[in-house]
Amino acid sequence: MKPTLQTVADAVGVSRSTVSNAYGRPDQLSPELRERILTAARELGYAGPNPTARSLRRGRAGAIGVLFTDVLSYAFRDPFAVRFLQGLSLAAERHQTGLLLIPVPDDPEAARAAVRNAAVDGFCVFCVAEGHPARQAIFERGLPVVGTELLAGDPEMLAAGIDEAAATRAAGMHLTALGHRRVAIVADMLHPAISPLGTVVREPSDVSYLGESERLRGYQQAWRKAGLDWDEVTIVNVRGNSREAGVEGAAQVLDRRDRPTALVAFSDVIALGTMDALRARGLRAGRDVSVIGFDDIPQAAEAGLTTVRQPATEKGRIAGELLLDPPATAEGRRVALPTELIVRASTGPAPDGRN
Amino acid sequence: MKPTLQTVADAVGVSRSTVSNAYGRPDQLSPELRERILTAARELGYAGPNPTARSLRRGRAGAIGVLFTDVLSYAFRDPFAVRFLQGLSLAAERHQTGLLLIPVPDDPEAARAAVRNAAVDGFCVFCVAEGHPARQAIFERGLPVVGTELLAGDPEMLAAGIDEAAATRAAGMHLTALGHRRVAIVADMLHPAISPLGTVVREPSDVSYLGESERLRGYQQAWRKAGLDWDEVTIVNVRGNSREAGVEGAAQVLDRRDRPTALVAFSDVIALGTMDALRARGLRAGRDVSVIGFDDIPQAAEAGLTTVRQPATEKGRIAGELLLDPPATAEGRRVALPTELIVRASTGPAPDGRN
DNA sequence: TTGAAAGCGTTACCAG
DNA sequence: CTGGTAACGCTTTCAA
Repeated sequence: MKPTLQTVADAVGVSRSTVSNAYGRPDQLSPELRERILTAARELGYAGPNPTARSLRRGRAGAIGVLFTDVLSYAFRDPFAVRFLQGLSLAAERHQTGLLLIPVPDDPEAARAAVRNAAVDGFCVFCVAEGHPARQAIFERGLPVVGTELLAGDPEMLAAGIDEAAATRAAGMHLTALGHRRVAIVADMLHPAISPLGTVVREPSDVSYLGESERLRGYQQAWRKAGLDWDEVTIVNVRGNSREAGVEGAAQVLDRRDRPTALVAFSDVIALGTMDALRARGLRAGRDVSVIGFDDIPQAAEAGLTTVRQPATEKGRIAGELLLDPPATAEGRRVALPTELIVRASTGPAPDGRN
Repeated sequence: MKPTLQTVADAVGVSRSTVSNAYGRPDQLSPELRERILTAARELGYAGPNPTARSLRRGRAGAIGVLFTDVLSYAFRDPFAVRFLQGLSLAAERHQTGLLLIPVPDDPEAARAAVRNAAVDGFCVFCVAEGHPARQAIFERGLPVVGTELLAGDPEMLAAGIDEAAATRAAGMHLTALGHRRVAIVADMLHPAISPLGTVVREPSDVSYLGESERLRGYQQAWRKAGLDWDEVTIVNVRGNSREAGVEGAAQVLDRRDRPTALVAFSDVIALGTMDALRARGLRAGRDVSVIGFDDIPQAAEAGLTTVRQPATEKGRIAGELLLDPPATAEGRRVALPTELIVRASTGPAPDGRN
C-alpha cells in the first residue's frame, strides 16, 4: 500500500495535522520536529501530500486548461504561439500552477466531455473557433475564461489582446501610402470552421476566429478608405500556419499576369514563406513586391520583414495573471496591449506600370 | 454556492448515487430518469461532477506530466517536438487524459515542489537533463515514467526510443564512404546542464542528455572506424534548437581556411540553418560541403537534406500508451522504433584538395 | 432500478 | 506548538 499522511504520522507518533503542516506550513512546528517528519517520510517512501486530495480540499485544481486541437498544434509551429505559451507559463509558475493541454476529440459529445472532465481553475481560449462545441462547454463550467480577443462577446470573458483592426489598418495604410493598389492577403484560418478549405471568405464577419476577422476588417477599412475595391483584393486561404503554407499561398497569386504589388500575411511565418516564393521567382521583396507580416518574431528582423509587432510573451503572461487572479472591476478584466508597425526593407514604393 | 451532486439529487428527489450514475453509467438507470436529472442539472447550472473529486475517488488524476523547462520551449520550435507532443496527445485522448505542462522554476527546491504538487498519473521525461533536480523528484513520486532513451539507467523507466548511436553511425559511415575526412558537428544541448555555453565537450559520456550523448557516440564510432582522429573533429555547441542557431554554428566553421567538407547536425532545423549559411557564402550543399540532419521533418525533403528519419508522432503515441497502460513484462516496457538514413542531395563526394 | 454508507487523502479550524 | 474533528465532492460496493 502506498504511504499516506497517516502512515507517516503513525510512524513519527504525531497527528496528521502536524505532518500536513510540516509540508504546507513550516512555521507551524519546530524545525527539528519537521526534520524528523520529513526524514521519516523519505524512509517510508512518502513523496509528499497527494496533489489530488490537496486540490479537492483546497478547492483549487492547480492548473489552467488549454484546449489542444489540431489548430493549436499547427499554431505551435509559430514562434509567436510558443512565446505566448511561455508567457502563460510564467504566470502559472508564479501561482504554482500547471498548464493542462486537453486533447479535444473530433466527436462533439466527446469534446464536451473532455472539457467537463478537466481538473482546472480556468481556461485559456487560444485557437478555438467561435462555433466549436468545446467552446460552449467551457463557459458552462462557470470557471474564469481568458481569451486574446478584446471584442469577445461574452462580458464575463477576460482578455489580453490587441486592437487587431487598428494594427492591420496601419499596415494597410502604409501600403497605400506607398502607392500600392493591387494587393493580396494570404492567411490561415480565414474559413468558417465547418466549411471546406478553399471556401472564399471576403466579409470579415464571416470569419470564425475573431482575431482573424478583425485583422481582415482592418485591411478592408484601410483600403476602402484609399479607394480600392475590396472585391478586387485577392484573398488566399492557406492550410496551416507555416512557412510552406506561405510559399504555396504566394504561388497562387505571383504567377498571374497582373500579380499584386503587395502581399500581406496574418503571421510572420506565412509572410516569410511568401518571401521565399518571391525569391524563387527572382523577385525582390520591397521592390518588385512588398510584403507585410504580423507578430514580429525574431526571424522577421533578420529577413527585413515589415510587420506588426505585438508583445507575445507579455500577452501570455497577462492572460495567465488575469485567469489566476481575476480583477474585480470590469475595466480591469480586459487588458489592451500595444502594437506597432515595424517598417523594414520588405515594403517599398509600388513599382509603376505593368510589373 | 456552487451546485453539487447533492444539490441536483435533492432537486430531483433521488439519491446522489443515481445522479452520479446519470453521468458516469448511463446504463444504470432509465433513460427518462436520466434525462430528468440532466435537465435539472442544466437548470441549476451544474456542469457535471467535479473533476478533482472524481479523480480523488477514482485514484486517477487524468493527466500526464510533462516538465515545461526553457529547453522544452526551445524544443517546441522544432516540428519534431510538436509531432511528438501530438503523438502523446493521441494516446492521452484515447485514455481521456490531459497533458499537464509543469513550469519548472529555476530554484531547485521550488522545482522539486512543482513536481511533487503535480496531479498526474505519470510523467513523460522529455528534454530534462540527466542531473536536473526535478528529475529525481519525478522518480520519487513513484509513478510510471516514460522517456525517449532506450538506454536509460533506471530499470523502472518506460521508454519509446530509437537506437541513437546506430542511427548516427550509419550517417557517419555514409560520409566517410563518400570520402569525407574533415568533418564538424553542430548541435544543441551538448553541454553539461550546469556548465556555461561554449564549454567544449568531446566525450559522449560527458553530455548530459542521453540521446545527444549517444548520437555523439555514433559519429565517434563511425569516424574512428574510418581512421579519423576524433580530436580533430570540430564540435560546435549552439544555443537553442533553431534555424538561426544552425546559421551561427555553421559560421564558426565555414569561414576557416581548412573548413570541413561535411557538417552534421543533431536536428533538421539546425541542419537547415547550416544550409542557409552555406548558401550565404555561395557554397553548395552536397558539392562543396555535405550536410546531414536528424529527424526528417517535412522541410528536410523540400530542402533535399540527407537525414536520419525517426517516426515522431509514433514515438509520442507509444510513449503515451506505455505510460497510461504499462506492460507487465520488462521487454514490453522498452519499445525500439526504427530509423532510416534518407539520402538526398545535401550529401555528395568529398571535394578533392584544398577547398 | 434505486439508495445508504463508507471511504478517497487531505487541510482548516479551533481548542488545548 | 499540537491534535481532534469536520468537511471537500465524488464513486462504489452492497443490499433493498
